[in-house]
Parts: sequence; structure tokens; C-alpha cells
Amino acid sequence: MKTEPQTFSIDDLKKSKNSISSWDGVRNYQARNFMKDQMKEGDLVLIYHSSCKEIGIAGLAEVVKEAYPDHTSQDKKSDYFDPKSTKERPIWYMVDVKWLKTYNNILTLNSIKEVKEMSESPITKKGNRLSIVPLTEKQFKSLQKLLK
DNA sequence: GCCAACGTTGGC
DNA sequence: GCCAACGTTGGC
Repeated sequence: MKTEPQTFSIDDLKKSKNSISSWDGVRNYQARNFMKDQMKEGDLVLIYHSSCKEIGIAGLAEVVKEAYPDHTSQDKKSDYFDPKSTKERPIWYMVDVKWLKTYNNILTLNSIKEVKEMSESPITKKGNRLSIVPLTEKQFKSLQKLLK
């Protein structure tokens, strides 16, 4: 899962109550579908920092609550408000994640690009804008070897 | 700050 | 349903 650390970093997640936070503000259908269809309780999640000084994987988290309606889409005052999303028919969803680990070093995008298992992943492709990308077991394991 | 990539919108 | 225009993302 991707996040801009200026907005919400792995440290912010850690500092949240019980180190748990809802992952709101996803406003992309593909990413939403990954959340709804694929993210199950107990799944491990790598947290990726984007649009910042040190781009790459910063930490590890766990899904503690599966997809449920993102109420910020119905909050007029929220930056994430979407008039098309209603209580009866919510369009947007969020999950809750729990902080597990902050890695000693960011695993930089450059290093990720050198992992051959990642060559097919959207993460290493130019123009990637997906904020949620599923990883295969193989991809996850090869990344984990590089994470401390 | 630039620019490529790509999602979304809206006119037809 | 097509596609041009536009907006946003994100790496550099």
C-alpha cells in the first residue's frame, strides 16, 4: 500500500491508537477492488512511501479489518468527499491496518527494481499510479529477504 | 518544477 | 460508446 509520508507515514501509523488506522481516501476503482476482493484479515501489507525524499518500502503492517464503507466519502468537509457515494450505496471502501514493523532502512525503489521477481509488478513500471498492488508469495518473499 | 502516464469527464 | 480535454500522480 502506497502513502505519501508527508500526509501519513509509517510512523504516523505506529503512533495511531493501538497502532491501528483506517486506510481511507482510496478513490481509484482498481485499488478499491483489490481491497474488497483480496485483502483479508491477517494479510501482511508492505507500506510504501511515495512522492518524497526516500521512495520505497518503509514498513510492514497487517490487515485487521476487511473492507467497509469509507465514511470520508460522505463527509462534505473531507478532502475525500464524493457526492456520488451515499450511505445506501457507498462507492468507496477502506480497510483497517495495524503497524507491525518499521524497517531500519527504506528499501528504495531502485533496489526494488533490481529484484527480478518484481520486474512484472506495476510498482517498478513507469507511470504506476496504483495505490494498492497485490504481491505474489514469491514477490513478497524476495522482498522480505532485503528488508530488516 | 517538469513531464510522462494514465484515470476521469463530458460532448457528441 | 468514442475520444479529446483535462486533472492527478509520482519519479526525477
